[in-house]
Amino acid sequence: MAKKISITDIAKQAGVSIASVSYVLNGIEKEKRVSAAIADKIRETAILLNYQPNHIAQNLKNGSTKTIGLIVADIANTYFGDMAKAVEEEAFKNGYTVILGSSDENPRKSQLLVDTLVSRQVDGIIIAPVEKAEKRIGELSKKLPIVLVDRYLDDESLSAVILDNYQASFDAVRHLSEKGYRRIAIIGYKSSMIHMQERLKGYNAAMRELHPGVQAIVGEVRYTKIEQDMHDILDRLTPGNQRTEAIIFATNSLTVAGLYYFQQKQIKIPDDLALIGFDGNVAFDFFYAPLTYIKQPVRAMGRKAVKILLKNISGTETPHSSKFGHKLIERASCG
Amino acid sequence: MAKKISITDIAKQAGVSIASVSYVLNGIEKEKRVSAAIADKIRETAILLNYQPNHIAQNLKNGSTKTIGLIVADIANTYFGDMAKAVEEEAFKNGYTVILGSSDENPRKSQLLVDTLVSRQVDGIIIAPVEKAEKRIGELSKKLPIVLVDRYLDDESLSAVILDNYQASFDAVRHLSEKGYRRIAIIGYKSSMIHMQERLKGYNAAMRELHPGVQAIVGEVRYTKIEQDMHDILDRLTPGNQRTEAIIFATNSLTVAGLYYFQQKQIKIPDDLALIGFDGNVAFDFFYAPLTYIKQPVRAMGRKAVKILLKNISGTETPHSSKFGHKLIERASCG
DNA sequence: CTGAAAGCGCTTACAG
DNA sequence: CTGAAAGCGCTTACAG
Repeated sequence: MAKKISITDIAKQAGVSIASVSYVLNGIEKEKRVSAAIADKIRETAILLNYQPNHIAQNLKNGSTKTIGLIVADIANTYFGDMAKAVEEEAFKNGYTVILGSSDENPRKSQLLVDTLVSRQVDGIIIAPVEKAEKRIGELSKKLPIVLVDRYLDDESLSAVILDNYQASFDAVRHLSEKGYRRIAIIGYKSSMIHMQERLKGYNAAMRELHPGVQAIVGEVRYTKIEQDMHDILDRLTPGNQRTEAIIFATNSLTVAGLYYFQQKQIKIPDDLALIGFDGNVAFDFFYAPLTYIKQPVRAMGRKAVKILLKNISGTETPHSSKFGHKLIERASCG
Repeated sequence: MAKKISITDIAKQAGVSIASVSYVLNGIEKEKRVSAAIADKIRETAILLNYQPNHIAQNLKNGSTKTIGLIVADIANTYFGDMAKAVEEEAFKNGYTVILGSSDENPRKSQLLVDTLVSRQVDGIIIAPVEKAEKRIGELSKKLPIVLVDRYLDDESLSAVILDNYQASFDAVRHLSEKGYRRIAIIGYKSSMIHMQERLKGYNAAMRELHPGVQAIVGEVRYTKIEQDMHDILDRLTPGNQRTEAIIFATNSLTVAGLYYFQQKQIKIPDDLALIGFDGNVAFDFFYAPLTYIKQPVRAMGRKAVKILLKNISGTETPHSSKFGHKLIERASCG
């Protein structure tokens, strides 16, 4: 490994002080009134020696690392993969680098990741919080800028970039109603987190308003037993006992899990049952009845999260939230 | 933002020297013979003040950041999403943090990402190199440990974790032959990169060996025009003019692009045409004829890449490569 | 057994 | 116009 060269090396080689080198390399030679001749010489020498600034040393001095952390639930999930892409691009464009971690919905792992990011002095964190993390995140936000994504907490002082979840599932019910379906169920994760609760609330409100006589049916799947719970719930809901005409899935991963079930059981969509998915996924396109779904503008949301975070970091804006609207992509799964 | 507290603060508060604090916090108080009483006092004080070590300062002193860089082609592509997940987990397990970037197959962006990682003093880099990056990567590897993934270069001195690409496409042809197909085509990216060339070579060799009389057909898609090129090529190859009986796709993204075409054109798979995909994707499962495909052990490969990199970093092993075998997952798309 | 001090590679007031 | 020096928060030989 070749030895790294420092500004001291440049100063020695060029016969000037390290201060001058620093000024020139930072492009503030004018203000510091370094002579043009010396400035040129320094620049030449830097190139000659193939100087690469040591970011770590700059960080220590400046107290800023130009690095942000991104903690998602699972980077292998396309929803978060898309978001990570947008976050990384937007950050890069602004001279920031992103450190990535997946919490796997595990509070312990999430906390470990946060601790790691903090000790690495990231300038801010974008995080999809896990259940039971409220207190920790609240404390964290007193130490450095935080932007929540996908999920949010009941705390006005935190920045968050979210979907209008209530409206999204409300509209899903309305769409199904307009198509003539009445017995509509929703399947979500068993979670106290607000984003999930809002999706269920929107569904419940729409059912009360649009189908006052029909019983609302909410299926709850545990993160840790997706396949099994999905199976049990769908066994109860599907045509055998004629209870349900349409099902809304409250997330991307739940939708895919449901599609595997329907494919395997050869249930006819939309004849036997109508479906609405969430978020979007290639699987929705290739399912034999291409899925109607609630689309989140995930890339735009990722970019927005970075923008808010950077403004929180620079202090030009105080924490605040941004709510995005969904789009209902209509295809074949609702008749 | 609460002020960060340093070991100096602890030393002052506890009435000891900063050296002692450092020793105790690093768990080397025994060797340095710090008395148990003082050690306890230091630990108490650290907890009391909620001390978080400043990684940046440690980095600067130690010359190691316990950070690795991961540059993939596109984090939103499931293949790289899966790999990133495995890399991140394995790194985390070993106390390393990962900085992520997507090159978008763009040499300029790739180089910018590399420069960023270098100036941020990462201890090593895992990279899926882009075309025309050979020289840069070669130089880079003289400065810090590098492990190539997915693609590789014609340079024995570089570590690489790869699939036996030649064998994979050879086997794909053999599988189709056993199923009775003769006029077999392959569609790859237009790229001089070795991983792609090997896939084509394996195909060509298998065709020569198994179907000496049949002309090999290689379709080449440009990264920048995937949809259009795929369309043009498939228009030429598909049943209209009876030229082709089976098609092998050489990557995940190409396979998905092909499936969109077949779905849209309502071509009957496998009756009109047999298909073999590459890598794996949920889309393969939901296509109306679930796809037979060449599966890469991508998670295992991601873990291996980290293991090799860390051993290169610690100097316990010199650069070397690891070649993985594929698995042919047989389903409905080959009759 | 413990502490004063140098140094990692930078930045930046300050003195000349 | 230029340079010597302090300091960011650590680690670690070295002296006592």
